[in-house]
Amino acid sequence: MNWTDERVELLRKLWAEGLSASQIAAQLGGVSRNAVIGKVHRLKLSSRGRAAPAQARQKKPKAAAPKAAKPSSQPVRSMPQTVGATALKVEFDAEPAPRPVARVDDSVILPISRNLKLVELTDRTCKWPNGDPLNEDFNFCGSASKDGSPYCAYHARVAYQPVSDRRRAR
DNA sequence: CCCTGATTCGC
DNA sequence: GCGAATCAGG
Repeated sequence: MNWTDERVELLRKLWAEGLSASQIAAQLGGVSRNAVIGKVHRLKLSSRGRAAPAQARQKKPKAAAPKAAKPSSQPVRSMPQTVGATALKVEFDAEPAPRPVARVDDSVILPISRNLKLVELTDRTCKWPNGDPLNEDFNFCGSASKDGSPYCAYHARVAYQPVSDRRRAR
């Protein structure tokens, strides 16, 4: 794939929005995350406000000439690498008498959806669908799934609800 | 192991 | 200019 003006523009946009190189590569299609990163550097984009961790690549003489270093690191303020905006509030149950028979461990909490596009899913991202497949904003949870499960811990629980644990919706 | 971005260098 | 290979770090 060529770096057409449109694709470069989209790259700039997504990069500015804080998407990772791999996610951008997935959306652009036809390119690897390395290609995206390489292009980002060539375009002299980077920083992105501040998402990059404390990294100081120092290089390793792979076969020849080593070179300069890469110093500078201005004290930048925090950076919102957030993708979701859902805020969950923990409700404290001040009730002195909790359900004596209630079971169903609610140890698994609702993850913040990454709202990934179908093409961004990998073997280990939650494939719980969000929204209407016919709608534009249709997406998938995308949270990390464990051990080959198609869903994250939360959605796996929802998907495989034990019959005995069914509770009535309030 | 998964992921992230950074850098080098042959093409 | 491009991006795979490689690296360091989380």
